[in-house]
Amino acid sequence: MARFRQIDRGGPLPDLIAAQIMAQLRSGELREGDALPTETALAGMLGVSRNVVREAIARLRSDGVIDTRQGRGAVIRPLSERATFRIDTAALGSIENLVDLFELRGLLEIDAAGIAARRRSDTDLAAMEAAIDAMAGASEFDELQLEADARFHRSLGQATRNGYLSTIIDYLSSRLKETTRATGRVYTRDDLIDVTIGEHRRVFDAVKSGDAEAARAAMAGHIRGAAARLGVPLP
Amino acid sequence: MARFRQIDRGGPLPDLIAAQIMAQLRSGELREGDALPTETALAGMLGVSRNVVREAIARLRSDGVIDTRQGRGAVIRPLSERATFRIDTAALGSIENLVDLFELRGLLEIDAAGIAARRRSDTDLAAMEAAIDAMAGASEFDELQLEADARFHRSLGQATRNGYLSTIIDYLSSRLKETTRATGRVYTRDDLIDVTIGEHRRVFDAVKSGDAEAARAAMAGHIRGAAARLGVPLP
DNA sequence: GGCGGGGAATTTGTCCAACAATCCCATAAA
DNA sequence: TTTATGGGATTGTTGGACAAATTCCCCGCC
Repeated sequence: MARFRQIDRGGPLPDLIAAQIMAQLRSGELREGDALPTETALAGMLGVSRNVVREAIARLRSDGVIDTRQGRGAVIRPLSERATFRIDTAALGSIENLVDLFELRGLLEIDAAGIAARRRSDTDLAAMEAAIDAMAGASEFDELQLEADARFHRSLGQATRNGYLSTIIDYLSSRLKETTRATGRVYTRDDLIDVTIGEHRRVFDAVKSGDAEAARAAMAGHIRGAAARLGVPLP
Repeated sequence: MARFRQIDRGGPLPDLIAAQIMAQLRSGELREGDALPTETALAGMLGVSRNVVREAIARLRSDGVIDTRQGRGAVIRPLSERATFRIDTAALGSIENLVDLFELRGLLEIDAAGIAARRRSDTDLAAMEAAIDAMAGASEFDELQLEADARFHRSLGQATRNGYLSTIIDYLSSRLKETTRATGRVYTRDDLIDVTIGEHRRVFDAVKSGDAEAARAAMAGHIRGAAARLGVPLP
């Protein structure tokens, strides 16, 4: 049976407990179908109150990791039934994971560009163009330009008319931005002014003209360029 | 200020509360930067104990929806900082959402097929072929064949050597399977025996030969075929 | 011996009360 | 004006209690 170590207060207790259980799951110490110890037992093992354990359990349940029923206990659900897709920020410390995430985002953005070229409305085009203008108009390389950049990509996502596609792109982008910022990978001013805006405009022109293949190619170029500027080695 | 209605016991209380807050977020009643009422106040308004409210709050926090700090309260974080990508099963009741999800899964599988054609190892090929054989060998159209089908797609995902890509494909597939099963959309036996196995084998052959474009085309054909057989109208 | 019923034990769900830790802000002091 | 400082507000954690649902065993009955 899986062991449960005493917890060291290094943050909210429920988070630590949930993380510990997830770790035991990954390591195979706990497996699909296994029953968790009772809440009271866990509380005793971990040296915390039952309420704290309950919050951790509740979180795992809401993620679809476990299934709890009154009187029966908590059992681990099949991995395929997880209710959420979650990217662990800590895992992005490794360059391999960062590359993988970058690749995934790139694939989706390229697909999105192709679809947007076919479905975009005039409103979408206006939003994208406004974002490009904001990038070009900003006097300095600052947070405003980064925001305009994000706004361009979000507008393009919305132009696909596929809520899931645009949502997942937003999600991946935000995770990526967070880590690139954390690891000190930043654009220089010249990069953005001279190159990035041009790349965005090429994507925009292709989407506007309705040429899906050109839009995909332009976006692929943009992604490759962004990766190169950030020093992320794409395969 | 947002109102909080009394809750009617129709399931675990914390789930209902979290759902209510998420609904207020979607409707715009609560917006980025807004502060939630205090836990005690919420407990009073909802007619439940503070403990229950805490579990709901904890769930929202772990999803990155809100940010809580001791002594300060809970505020709603920017939408871009959500920590999870979650597909609400209830939302898939609408055909539009189902189509969107199907399209997204298709895009990713097609990309994955192309990448797998370039990176697959002999082990990957063996796993994929074993899955196809299991499909062909099964005497009846039953759960075993569906499992073999899923195993083929999972093997293909793993052949991309991109953990995020294969994970998200798995996740989307499981959500999709759950809803197609729930809505009574099922394959008939002839479909699977005569057509589906052939589609899978075409994908496999292309991946084995290392032809990325052929693999993409074969997977696109498979996705279109699957959608047609399920009655999902792809754009 | 097998079978069904009933009750006890187990376990999660909910509630309540209290204290600790932290933050915010107003007030007072330099 | 700026800096302490104190108190109120709010989340974090604890402990205990009871309700509701499930499981399991034991007992009586056939």
